[in-house]
Order: sequence, then C-alpha cells, then structure tokens
Amino acid sequence: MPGMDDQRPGFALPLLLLAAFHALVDELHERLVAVGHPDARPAHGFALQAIGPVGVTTSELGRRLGVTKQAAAKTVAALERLGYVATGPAPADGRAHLVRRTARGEELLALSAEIFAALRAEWAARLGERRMAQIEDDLDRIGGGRRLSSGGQMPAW
Amino acid sequence: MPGMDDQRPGFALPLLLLAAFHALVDELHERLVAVGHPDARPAHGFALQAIGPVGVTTSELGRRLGVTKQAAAKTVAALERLGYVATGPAPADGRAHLVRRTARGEELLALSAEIFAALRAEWAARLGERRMAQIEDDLDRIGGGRRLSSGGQMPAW
DNA sequence: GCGGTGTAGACAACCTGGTTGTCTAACCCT
DNA sequence: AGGGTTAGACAACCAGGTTGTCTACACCGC
Repeated sequence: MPGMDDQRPGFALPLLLLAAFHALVDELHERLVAVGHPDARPAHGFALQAIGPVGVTTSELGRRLGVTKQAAAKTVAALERLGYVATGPAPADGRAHLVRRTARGEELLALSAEIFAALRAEWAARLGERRMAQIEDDLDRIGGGRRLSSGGQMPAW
Repeated sequence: MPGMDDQRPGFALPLLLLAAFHALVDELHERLVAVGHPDARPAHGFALQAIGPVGVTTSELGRRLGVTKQAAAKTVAALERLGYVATGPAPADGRAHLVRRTARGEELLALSAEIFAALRAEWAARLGERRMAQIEDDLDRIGGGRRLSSGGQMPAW
C-alpha cells in the first residue's frame, strides 16, 4: 500500500490479518456467485453455521454470534427473504419462533464449507500443511476465546 | 463458539483471522483511551498512516486506502472534527485541498505504532519470534497485494 | 391461582464505514 | 477556445451493528 511502506513492524500485523481474511472471503463469494448464490453475504454463512441442524430462536442465535438479538433478527430477516431459512413456532414456548435452515440453506452451507476447504488446501499447498496448521494453532492461542463482534462502540469490522 | 464446534477445517480459518484482528484492534483502542484518545477509531489510524508526512488530497487518500473518494472524504471530515488533520488549499491545483496531519494526529499515530509494537511483542513472547515472523511472512504471501477494502458489494468488514 | 420477574421478539432511531449517482469547478491538452 | 478528465461536494442508500422502549408469554414462589 503506497504511503505505508515505512511501517513499523507492529503496524503491519493487523493489516496482514485483515487482508488475509478479506482474500478468503472475497474469493469465497466470487465462487459462490458462480454456483448460483449471488446474494449470499459473509454474515449469512456464519449465521447459518450458528443456526445448526436443529434450529434456534433469534435470541439464542444472537448469543451464539455474540451480537444483540436485534442484530440477529435483521440477519434472520435477510436469510428468510433469500430463502435460506424458514421460521415457525417454537414448541413449548409461545413467545419464540424457531429458525431452521431450508434445503437451500443447507446447500449454501455445504458449498461454503467445500470452497473454504478448497481455499485452505490451496494455501496449504503453497505454505506446507505443517505451517498452515501452525498458523491456525497460533491464531487460536492469540485471538482465542473471542466472539465475532466486540460489542460496545466498535465499528463494523 | 457454541454451535460451531463441528466446524470443517476450512471454516475455522477466516474466523481465526478475524478474531485475531479484532483482538489486536480492540486492545489498541482500550489502550488509546487510557492515553487520552477516547475518540480514535480503527479507520483513523490507518487513514493517518496513509496520509503520510507530506499530506495528500482526498481523492488520492481514497486511492491509497482502496476506497471511493466519497468514503475518504467522510473519514477526513471525521479526522478534522477530532483535530487529527487540518486541510488547506493545495499548491498548484485550485480544485484540490491538501489534508495534513496535525501535531495531535502525529501523536495518535506514534502512540498507535507504539501500542501495536507492544502487542506484537506480547504475542511474539508467547509464540516465539520465529513463529511470529513466519506468520507475517505467510500471511503476506497469502493475502498479498490486496487493498483494505474489497470494493464492489462487499460488507463493512 | 395469582403476582412478580425474566425473557422473546418487534419497532424505532441511530451509528459507522462504505457504496452509487449527480453536479460544479478547475485543470490540461490540442 | 473547447473538450475530456479530475477534485470535491451533496444526496440517497446499504449492511451490519448499536440502544432503548414496548408487548406478550413463561416461569417461579407464595
């Protein structure tokens, strides 16, 4: 990046992490478009994953993703509009709605998993499986135990 | 993350990258608050860095950050409101405004660099300097040559 | 069986960091 | 002088979050 080439070491790391994340996610979505999911967004895959095979309520989804239930509700609304989930009444709780993945939702998730696995394999081929695994280990130790969202006044990223 | 513990390998990597990035940035801002910069936001540091010691125009800043000039203009407006940059006429171009860092802007940048360096050192202490450097190398090879923003229809992160 | 507390969800307003699209003014080149 | 390109302003919009308020139902103790 021009204007940043005199970076002190510490400054580079966040940029590298973000760039790698972006590289991964951009590539995922390019490939998803090609297999018939042009409207899938990054948040969708993670949400579908968090919904799980049995389904969840909106509040529980929010808890799993580490965001407010309102934010989760927006995501669910978007997923429902796109046909990735369907909602119905929750058994034994008159307040709750159960959010479940549709067949198309399952498909998106399977495709995403496939593509992510392929991308990881491509990286591993370039870096070596050992280093790849090491990176994952190290990142886990470092950023471990965090939720996706940082709560409070943090920005969208 | 509950509900995600049956992740296929590929799915974990983006999450790990994002979590590590977040860990870094959240910690940076916690510490910045403590040294008198409560309103600094993640984008500010990166923008100040991209502005460079001589100053840039808004359009050029946008180009450097890989975002539209309108987005850059918003960032500049925020930075100016917070006293981190000042704008003046550009020599030899009647259309352009030159955006320059103020003393406070320089201070924020210096503090950020210091804190990032400290955080990197903390990680390096836990992982070993060799592995730390390896991660940076590998990430560079992997996400290399990317801009911060992905353009198009990508989300905020 | 009732009352109080807690939780699910809806609704509204707002924020941040982006995006298009349109427009003016200035620059630059022929 | 005129035509294309560029800098910047302004407006509308979007995604993904936040807070805060409100209703309806659940659950627990008495």
